Formats: sequence, C-alpha cells, structure tokens
Amino acid sequence: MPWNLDSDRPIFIQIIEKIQMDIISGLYAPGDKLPSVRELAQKASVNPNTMQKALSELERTGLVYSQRTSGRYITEDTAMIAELKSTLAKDIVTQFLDNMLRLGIPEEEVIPLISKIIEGDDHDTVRM
Amino acid sequence: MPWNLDSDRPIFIQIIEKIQMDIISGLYAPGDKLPSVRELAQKASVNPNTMQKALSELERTGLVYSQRTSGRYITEDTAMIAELKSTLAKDIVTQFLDNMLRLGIPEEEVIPLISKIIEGDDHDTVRM
DNA sequence: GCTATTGTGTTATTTATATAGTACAATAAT
DNA sequence: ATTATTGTACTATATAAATAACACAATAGC
Repeated sequence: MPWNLDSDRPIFIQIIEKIQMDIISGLYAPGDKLPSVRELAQKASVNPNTMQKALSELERTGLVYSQRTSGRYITEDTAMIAELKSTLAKDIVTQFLDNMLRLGIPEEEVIPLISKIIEGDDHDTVRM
Repeated sequence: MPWNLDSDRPIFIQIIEKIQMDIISGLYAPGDKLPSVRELAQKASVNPNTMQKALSELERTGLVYSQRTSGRYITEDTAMIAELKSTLAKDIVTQFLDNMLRLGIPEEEVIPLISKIIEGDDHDTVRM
C-alpha cells in the first residue's frame, strides 16, 4: 500500500488526508494502535518530523490521541468518524461538480460522462 | 469574476489552472488578446512576477504566445484546446472516482450520490 | 532495576514560493 | 520623434515546508 505522495502540495497535508481516509474506510478501526512516528515515517519515506507534524494536526482535530509512551490510537468516537466521512464525501462531490462547471460541462452532462468512464468505453480520451 | 486563490497550493499553479479553464470554457476565444501581465496581476491581487511565472508556463505548453511589445494571445490551435479539455475532464473524473474509492464508496454508489446532491435533497450532510 | 521504545522538542540547513523594487529593449500609439 | 506600454530580467527579502541530526522525559516490557 504505497503512500503516493506527490510534490505539488505540502506532504504533511497529504499524509493527513491519507490517514483520514484509512480511518474512514475502516482500515484503522476505532481504538486501533497506530505504528510509531518513526515507523510511519519510514513507511512513507518522509522525515519523522514531517510525520509528527501530520499526526499532531490529526490529534488537534481529535481524530487520534496519544498516550505518552505507549503510542498513538484512533479515536473511539464513531460518530466523529461518520461525520467526517459525510463531510469529506460531500466536499469531494461538490468540488468535483464545481470543476466540471468550470470546464464548461453542465451538471446534467456529468452523470452520462461518469457512466461512460466507469463502463470503460472511453478509449484514451473523453469525446465531447 | 474573482480569482478565488487559496493558500493551500502554490498560487502560480492555481493561476495556470484558472486561465486554462477560461480558455477551455470559451471565455477567452482562440486569438484573443490577454490583458497585460501587470493588469492581470492587479486583478488577481498577486505580484506581477507571480503572474509572469504562470503565463510563462502557459506559453511553454503552447496554450498562449507572446508578441514582444504588443501583448499576449491565446493560441489559435483549436485542436490543442479541445484536447486539453478532454484530458482535464478525464483527469477530474478519474481523480474523483479515486477519491470516492479511498473513502470506501464503490463506483456503483457514486451516481446515486451525485444525483442526490444535484437534486439538492441532501440537507446539510450526506447520509450513508 | 534496566533497557528499549514512545511521543515530543530543539536547532540548523535547504528549497520553493511569493513579494518588492527596479531596470531595459522593443514597439504601438500619439 | 516622443511617450507609454509591452514582455522580460534581475536582485533581494520573507516565509513555509521538508529534511537532518540530535536530545529528553516517561514508561512498557523484560
């Protein structure tokens, strides 16, 4: 499971998003123990300081919590996780529709376009 | 028409995307003259150097060209513009589907979700 | 009790981005 | 011919991000 970090946005932001996704999708269950900062940093091929920065931010929002020398854990607040999932899903969809609009593709053309791409009959370009 | 630049990604990248969108959506027609660097910079509330950097990049890809002291113009290569539109549209859709997958929402649930949001009957959260 | 591991904190350096301020050559407009 | 506008280039400065290299206190595991 690669981390797929690119350089066009701050890495620590992408790490935050990745871990959020892993929590929301259930890869990490509530109460699960996270690998240590150093271990995560190595897996993601980033500096431990960068990983620490991302984890601190996740902790600030309450999604994870740390116990001094034991380690770091996923929140047990399942309602918070569900809410985050709702929020992110809606954000992604609205941002997507906005992008389509800015491209000059009206909302009523979006669903047929997605269907085509899901079916895989779009060859190498999208005809418009 | 505000530029809506935020600080979570490099500004010159967002400017490039904005102008690409304006060309693709037809706001700028092929052959149209662009406002001067200084004028665009003022409208976008950025430093002229930043605007220049974005425009240089657009020129490197061939989407615009400059004439020494006359000004800068949109390419007349309509095929290039159409191709860019196809590419961007497909990129946006595939990235969107990828985001949904990472959220744990399979492709077959995507279209119903979008329909709901387009209809506007999602209140303030997306139920899942 | 000892040791290794934990999260955390610190300082320094490098790179990319953005801004500020200035300058110049070419030419369109007058 | 003169002037203003054009794209372009340059130096300098400030900030954020990422890395590197440490250090330390607390404690889990033995």
